[in-house]
Amino acid sequence: MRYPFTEIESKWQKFWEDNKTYKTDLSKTERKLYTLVMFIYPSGAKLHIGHWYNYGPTDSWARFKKLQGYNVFEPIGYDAFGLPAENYAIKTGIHPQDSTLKNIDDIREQLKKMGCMYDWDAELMTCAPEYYKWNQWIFLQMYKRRLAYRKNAPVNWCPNDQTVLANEQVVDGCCERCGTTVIQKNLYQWFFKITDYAEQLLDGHNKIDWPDETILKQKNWIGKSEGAEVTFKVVIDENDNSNTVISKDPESIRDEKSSTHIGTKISPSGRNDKEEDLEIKVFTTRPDTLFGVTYVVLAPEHSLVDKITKPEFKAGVNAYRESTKKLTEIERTSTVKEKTGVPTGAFAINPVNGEKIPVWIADYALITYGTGCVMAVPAHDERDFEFAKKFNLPIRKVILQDETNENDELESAFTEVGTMVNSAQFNGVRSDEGITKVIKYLEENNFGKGKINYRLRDWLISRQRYWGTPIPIIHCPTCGEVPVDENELPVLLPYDVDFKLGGESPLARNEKYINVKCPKCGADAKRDPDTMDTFVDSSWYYLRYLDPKISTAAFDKELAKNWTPVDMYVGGKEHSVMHLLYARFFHKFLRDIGLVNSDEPFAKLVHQGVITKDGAKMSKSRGNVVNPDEFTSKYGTDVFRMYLMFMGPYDQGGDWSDKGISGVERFVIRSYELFSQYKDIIKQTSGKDKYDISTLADNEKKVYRKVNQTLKKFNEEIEHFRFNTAIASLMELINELKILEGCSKEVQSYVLQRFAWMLAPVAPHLGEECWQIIGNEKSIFEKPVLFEVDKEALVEDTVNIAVQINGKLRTTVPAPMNSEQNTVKPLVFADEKVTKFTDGKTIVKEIFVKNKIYNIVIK
RNA sequence: GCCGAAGUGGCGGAAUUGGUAGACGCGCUGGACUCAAAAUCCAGUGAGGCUUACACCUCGUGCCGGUUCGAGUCCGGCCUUCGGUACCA
Repeated sequence: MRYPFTEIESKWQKFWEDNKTYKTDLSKTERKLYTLVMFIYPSGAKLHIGHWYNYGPTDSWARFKKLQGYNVFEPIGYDAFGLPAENYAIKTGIHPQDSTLKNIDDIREQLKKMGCMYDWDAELMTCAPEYYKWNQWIFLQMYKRRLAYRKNAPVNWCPNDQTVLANEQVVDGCCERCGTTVIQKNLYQWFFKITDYAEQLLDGHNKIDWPDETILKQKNWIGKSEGAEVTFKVVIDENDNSNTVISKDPESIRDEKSSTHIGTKISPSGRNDKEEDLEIKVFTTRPDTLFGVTYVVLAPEHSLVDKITKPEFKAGVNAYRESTKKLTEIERTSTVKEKTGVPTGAFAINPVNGEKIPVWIADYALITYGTGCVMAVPAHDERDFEFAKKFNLPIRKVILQDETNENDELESAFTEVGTMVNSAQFNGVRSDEGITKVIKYLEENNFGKGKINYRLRDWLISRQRYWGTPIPIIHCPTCGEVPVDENELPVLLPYDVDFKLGGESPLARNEKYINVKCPKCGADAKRDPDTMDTFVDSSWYYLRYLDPKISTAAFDKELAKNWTPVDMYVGGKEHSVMHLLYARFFHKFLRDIGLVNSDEPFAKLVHQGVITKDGAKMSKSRGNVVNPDEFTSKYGTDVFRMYLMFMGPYDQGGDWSDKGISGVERFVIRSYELFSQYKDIIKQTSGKDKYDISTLADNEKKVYRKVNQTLKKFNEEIEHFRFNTAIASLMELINELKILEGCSKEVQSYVLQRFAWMLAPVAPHLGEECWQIIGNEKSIFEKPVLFEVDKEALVEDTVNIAVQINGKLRTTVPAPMNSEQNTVKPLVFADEKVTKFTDGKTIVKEIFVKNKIYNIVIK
């Protein structure tokens, strides 16, 4: 073996650890650079290729920045709470804490072998009480500001296992464990009011350097739409109004108090048993079509449904509501699925024209969007059109396409801009202008108002699970919700717990945990039995890294001020919306309570792609996980890391194949052999920073130019996470260095130093070794040197101009660099290919692009 | 369904602003070295046509159409694959 990677890699790993090469001095803020990868979920499986693909190249980028003289902070930690550890416990009886800590130990060992610049003093894990204490503290800060609140929300419930299921555990509507049909069950749960920050989350997009696609996804997720809220009064047939109203159940009262979405309005007098008090509020982005409303649709879950449904419609309504419980939101909103719905027998009054229109319930109205009620305008909305066609509801045109006749029958909904008709005083108005005019009219007459609606919903954080952060709230029969005193934190997660299925929350079965005295009145009370969503843990961990041991605060405020926002955040596209939106929300909240002074947590964001195996995501259950050890033991860490970078564009990922790893291995061996040939070359030369290229011999000129061109390209490519082309440029360079032998020692030293410098980020162990072989004293990362590109050496003397005839390449002609058209033209027309093609033809046009192209258009 | 991406030789991919399609690497073919093999080194390698040869021509970036002197790149319409879809993280 000519490249003893085992010795070299362990030698440098030991050196880095012994010398604390990667300990970051956070008190020095000059040229600070905080590089972060999304932390590790320590499930049963060890690190797989996907982890290496995330961490290796990002570390190379961080090393590159270190070589450029930045004070780089690169921490790592563990996102240690979560569902899989708990499921594993249910299956095997092994306690989540035991399995998680064991996994972390294993993973730490693997991580150290990757040779990353991690500052191990900054390591953290979210399942430690010192960490989750501060989840609880932040929760209480939100609670104080009414940003944490409770309301009813559905969960997936398996009636057989008597347990709550995650979406992932529901397969085709059935429990993945027992196959029982899963139903939706309402539970009273905690929410964070992220919707209060919707506008700020949109504004913030202008302040961050993130991929366009990610920002676009977040924008669409937040889903801002401008329109109007319109109030329709409910009319129930006069003859049977005594039967139409049922008594209010306590749950729906809570709903109305806490929900931001439910449209029902209780009259101030408290009388809610008269139909004239009942109102349906709808949100619409098309108030210009208000005169075309021919029916109203409520979401089946809407609390108003029970109150307005006429007795003879009850059976149908109830049956329909049952059937929709089984559908997922994706199924419900599918535009290809046939529309379904049933009438309630009630009617509503369109405020703008006094028309009495029927009220239906249908699953395409969602309780979570807008007010849960839709005003249906079949002529100008596709879903409404389809629904109206199916149930024979009237379709009335109120927007006319300029060239069509009012009486033409519609074949599909007309959703574009046109002229308003059948709309009383608005007739003749262009529909896009009509929107604001109608809103003004609604407001003047108290029929409604202009409104901005967001698709974004509040963040449900309650989880009916054990392995998470306990929610620091005590429920007292007399005092209600009582927050745990901040001095009493953390509310410790008890070790003793029964994981068996059944019941809503495992913690509820731990008597010692659940039963407490009310902090306010001292009476018997109960702790909240739920834990928090693990996205809470990952929403602020980047702040904790700066001083993970601090016990007096969630994080060091001064360090946070100096070191956030994170300069470079790297993680998968799968986190484009949820994690990255939640963290942004947390950061803005922490800013509002004076703990951080920036608006955004992550200044720059890069995604790594997904590495699949045979087209599928790697997972233990599929059994297609590729183990990196297999390759690191055969080729070494550097080769493996470099191969992952060389495979393709970083943000694209790809299907795993080890074909081609030998190419990278060859490159590494050739590099090592090349340096071995020039042992201690630096000690033998004067070592200038720059040479006058015109004074060099031909061979020297060639390698001198090439190494400068490579340095320029390499810098640009690594900067932008284009590792594949950066490495290709190094391969091109080594191919040219065959002629290095004939050069002077000065030029050899000049070239090899720069080559070793470029190797160091992408193959850190090899880079260090080569740097040392040629006669440097220290580790290149201990004492980074910055090599400037010699710009004068970059420019070639001549360039090949492509000659096209009618856009087709016919030949190329060499011309001096930067020649103008009048210089190139005679060269082009002297070419016999050109004369052959232009002979006897008329030249219509000539297009010249400097240093690139000469195109002749002939007829 | 909705939202967001991707599609280029036998394979991974390159072409950074509309300007010579296939950099770099794998594989393959031939040669050198060797008793032989491996390793290494050298040369060739998109498809088709044509030629004794040098050369030359046509086609070619998922599909259909468009804009342009010129399109992998821009526009319109599809197809396929992948990620997310609010309790996997």
